[in-house]
Amino acid sequence: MGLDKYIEMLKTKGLKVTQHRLEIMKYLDNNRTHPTLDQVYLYMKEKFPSISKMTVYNVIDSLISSRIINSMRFVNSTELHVDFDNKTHFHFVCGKCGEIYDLDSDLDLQELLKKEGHEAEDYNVNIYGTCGKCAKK
Amino acid sequence: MGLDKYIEMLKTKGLKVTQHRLEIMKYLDNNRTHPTLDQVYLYMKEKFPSISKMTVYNVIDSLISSRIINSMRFVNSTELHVDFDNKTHFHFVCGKCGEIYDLDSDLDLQELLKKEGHEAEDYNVNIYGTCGKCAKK
DNA sequence: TTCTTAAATTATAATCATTACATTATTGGA
DNA sequence: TCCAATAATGTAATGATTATAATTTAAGAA
Repeated sequence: MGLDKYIEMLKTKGLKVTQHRLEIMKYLDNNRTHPTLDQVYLYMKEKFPSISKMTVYNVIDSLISSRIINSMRFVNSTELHVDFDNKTHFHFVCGKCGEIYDLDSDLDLQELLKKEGHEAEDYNVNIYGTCGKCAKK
Repeated sequence: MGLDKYIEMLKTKGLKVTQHRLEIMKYLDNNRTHPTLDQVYLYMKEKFPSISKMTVYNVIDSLISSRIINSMRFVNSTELHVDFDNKTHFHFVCGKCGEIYDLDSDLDLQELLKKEGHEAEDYNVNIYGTCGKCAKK
């Protein structure tokens, strides 16, 4: 049922293929809403009622470490958010409705860092304000 | 002793002038190290041994709300970091030494958001990797 | 200067995300 | 199938933050 893609990704990274990992990957791939760990846990509990929250923490941790998924935090909460998309790093957080939007940008990171001598591995651009929808209300 | 600047800022924002607020503002102004609330608290405790940690939370909260200071979170910890500088929004976090560097950039936010219809109030660009110093070791 | 009140500070308890740790179960190669 | 490494589990502990209520203080008015 289309899990081959995820199995492939795990094997490439040298990670063991487990039901929990596959299900979380599928969920994140199909729900690009930057969910928190708790949201992932709630979803997983529906499918695997006996799953431990620690398993979600562990799965997310291994997926982040192997760079299969992205993670980010926003100023308005302490929770870690995750996203299957590891290309889009620009996020707009609406202070009114809380929705998190992905944004496209052609920011040239390497250019920015070269002169400082830093080596970038990852980055997040978090923008806060009022989204288009809420601005109209 | 040079506190006029901070008194002026507080009055402009309609905030009451208190010793704690002035001291925290002065500390943040002179220490552009993006400290956590706990670090601010530890400093304040030296000067005001009986100060409550809640006071630090409250002061920081009022300074952020009135846009006198900036705040940011990074993926590697849940703690809120603050900075007196409300112009520099680009930060480089070294995964080796943990140091947080400010970066200059001419990213045109408004341009980026215009086409989406969002209204930006603030933003943080957090870049993760290995800093120049650590890369040399 | 004193009075007044809204705002700031304090202290304590509660909550919520995350980490630590020890045990059991499972994956995937030999 | 067996074994070793890795993953999942459960519980307890930690650490940041929030909630709440009582006390104190700043700053404008009398």
